[in-house]
Amino acid sequence: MGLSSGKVLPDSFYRQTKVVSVAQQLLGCTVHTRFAGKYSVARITETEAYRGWGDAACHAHLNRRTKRTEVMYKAGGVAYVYLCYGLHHLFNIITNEAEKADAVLIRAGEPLEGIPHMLQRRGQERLTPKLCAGPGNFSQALGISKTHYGHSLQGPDIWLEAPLDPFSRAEVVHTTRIGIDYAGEDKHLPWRFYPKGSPFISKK
DNA sequence: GACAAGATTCGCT
DNA sequence: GCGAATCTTGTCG
Repeated sequence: MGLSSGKVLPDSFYRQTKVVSVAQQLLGCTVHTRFAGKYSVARITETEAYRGWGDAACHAHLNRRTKRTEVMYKAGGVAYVYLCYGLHHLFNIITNEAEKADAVLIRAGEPLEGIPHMLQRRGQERLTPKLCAGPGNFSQALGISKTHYGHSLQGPDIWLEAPLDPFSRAEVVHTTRIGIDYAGEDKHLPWRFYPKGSPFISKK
């Protein structure tokens, strides 16, 4: 299984009821993908929390239920991937119990393994901190796309593992989420998290 | 069936 | 800093 020997995060981890806490705990965890014989790993360096209840930025706020958001109402531990601006696949992790439409958006990561595959999928030649920085770039580098909508995070194609060296709480920056001006007052919620000083970040 | 808008990114000014 | 690229989804008729 390569360098990372962390434990696969169990469904019970994702089913915790506080999505904002889960978003912070996910920092430092590794995302693993394996398809078409290509194995890739990235360490999560930036997350945002979206809550189904009381958060106007969430696609499923006010119990909005559509074909796209249906998967958000499943019990935690599945992937929610959707297409944004017609070209970017954004990777989210569903949390909480069934009928609680909470999710964590993975916004950036640090490439660890399968870097040649990531470079190829991103159409780049050299490794830079930008390879997995930004939700669209992160998904593209790991090969995650809409075809993974609703997939379990227990594998076999996508799974997460606990960090061997978690970021300490004091090093984590809390700030506002990006690209959600439509959310009114809720756009001010400090639900975006990243380790202080990390170069693998979408924006400061 | 038509239409507006979006949890973004990249290149150009 | 600004705007185009690009297409699925949700909403309305």
